[in-house]
Amino acid sequence: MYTLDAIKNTIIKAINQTLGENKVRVSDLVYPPDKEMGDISLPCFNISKELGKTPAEVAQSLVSGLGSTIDAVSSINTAGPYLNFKIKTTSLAKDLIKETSRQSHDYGKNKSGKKKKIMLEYSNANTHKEYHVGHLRNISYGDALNRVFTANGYDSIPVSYINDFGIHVAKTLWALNEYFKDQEPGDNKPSSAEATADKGEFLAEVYVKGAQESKDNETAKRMIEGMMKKIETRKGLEFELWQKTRDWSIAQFDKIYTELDVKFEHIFYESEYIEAGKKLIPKLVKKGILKESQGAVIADLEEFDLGVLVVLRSDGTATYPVADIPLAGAKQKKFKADTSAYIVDIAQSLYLKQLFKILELIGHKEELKHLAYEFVKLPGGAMSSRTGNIVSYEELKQKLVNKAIKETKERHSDWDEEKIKATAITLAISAMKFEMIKVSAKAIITFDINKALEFSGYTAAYLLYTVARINSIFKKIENRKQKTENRKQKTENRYFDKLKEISEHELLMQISKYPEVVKRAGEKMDPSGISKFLFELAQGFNDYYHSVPVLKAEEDIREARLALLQSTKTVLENGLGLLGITTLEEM
RNA sequence: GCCCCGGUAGUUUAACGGAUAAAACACCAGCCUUCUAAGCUGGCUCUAGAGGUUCGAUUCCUCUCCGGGGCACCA
Repeated sequence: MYTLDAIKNTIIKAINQTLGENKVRVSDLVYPPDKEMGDISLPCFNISKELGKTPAEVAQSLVSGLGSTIDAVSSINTAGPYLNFKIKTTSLAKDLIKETSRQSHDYGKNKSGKKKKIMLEYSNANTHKEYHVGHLRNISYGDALNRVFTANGYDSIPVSYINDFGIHVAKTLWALNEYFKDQEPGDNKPSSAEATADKGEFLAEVYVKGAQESKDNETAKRMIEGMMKKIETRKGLEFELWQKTRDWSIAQFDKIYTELDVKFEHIFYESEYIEAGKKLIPKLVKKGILKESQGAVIADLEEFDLGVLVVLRSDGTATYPVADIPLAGAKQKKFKADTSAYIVDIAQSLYLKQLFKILELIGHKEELKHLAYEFVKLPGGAMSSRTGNIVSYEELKQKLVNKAIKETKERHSDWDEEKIKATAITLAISAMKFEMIKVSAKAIITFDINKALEFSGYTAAYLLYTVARINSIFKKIENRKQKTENRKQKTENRYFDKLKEISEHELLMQISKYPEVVKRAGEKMDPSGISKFLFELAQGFNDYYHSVPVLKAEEDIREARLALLQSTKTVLENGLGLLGITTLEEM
């Protein structure tokens, strides 16, 4: 049990003993809005009703009843109906610093998931199309959730589903042949596309042309449909072109996943399931789960208040569920999860409800969940690849890297190019993820690239900078001592009496709350609380950093402060780790 | 028309039904011979409206207004 939990339990036990029966629980405790009031508080409204006294009277009587019986508590006060506890800095420091030192990278984890298997599907990108900041939000959120679930004791399985076979592919390939082909038939020399460094991005550009033409030009539209049919035959030149270009996109995705340090246990592709889905449809019609209507095949879900879902259009072409239904079966067969969660933007809520209902009717027993998040728009309105009103992943990354290089150079004229670049890339990747995670999943992100390029305030850079400052102090202390021996965090009791500053007490309290934050992020399925917590912790530390010297303090105090710094660093690193962000030694 | 999400400071966002609604950005005024100024300190300004439930509502319920999204063959 974590230090703060243990303290809360002791407090609750003492209160219940004083009352003579179990009237309060740990979950009744709150944190006072003002730190002056205390560290932990019990609102006495509920028990006052049962006791037939006013809340203020109950609080008063508890103060005298409790006396000074609780070891970890230094003082108990009332503020009207609130019973406020102040925790002894020394005992908090003693338990907490030992705990963070011993558990290190495991500090904050818990077992509430009880090994329950949860499969998370995210980063559902389309091949032959742009990878933009909308996808970045999906993958950052999904990856953070995967890490959060794991930290909460779940057996979390990250998977991805790539849409590589829709009509958008035909649009791209048709436009590629029509407008971007500079080879003669049978010519083996590479096309200009193959000469470009980033073929995946090149395809995105081709897609825009294809999408435009299919909208404005009837002939083009028909030719694109013809292209789709040819690809579906799975042989011939068009199919080979599909294979080749599909690989370009997949290579681009792999590169992005590597950059973002995102790993999947398995990646599923639509092209692997679409045929199985088409074969499945007549069987589902026979079972009465699907039916023919107006020439199309639909799922009539009116009786469940879910409207109607078209599965096969009247021209025989497939819609999403055709592949999604067999995919769900394949996912279950492969991983046998208790819960299968789909991290998909909120606009598709209805579709996912419909899909889940169909899967349920087919006999799926796993819990099906839609983890919805709002979309990313630009200050000028919604993103649209057709109008070109998008911010691509690559564009954002490049701008961030350039900015970070400039900022880093200004501060470290002695660093070589390589070190500057490596630092800048870590900063850029961290900023990209953090900007996507720091707001709740339910908030629409109005993505302003100028704000994303900001390195001060509530940003990843601020957090990394805070860690770098701590590292810098440790580096100085190591230089001062023998370089040979590895410094260890001092956890002897005699040091903890030395932590007497209010800012030290507050820092300890913040650190002690971290495990609760991790748990809550798992329960709410939203990692944004972690980013907010980390920012506040960093603020608390920076405040401390400015108010109190570490290296120049007298030896015992210095050791105690160094231990506190180490604990702060552990929490910052662990928390950032849950967001998929790695820290920098210096910056 | 029905359904879903939102409406909080000039802007972007926080706030398990708890105390005086909080940060960041922007703007103004300060702080580098204490450990990295990518930092710190101070100032300015907020719950769309009306009811209800509650000891207590930004939070829960109802209605209205304003954004955004979704509702059978566009992905």
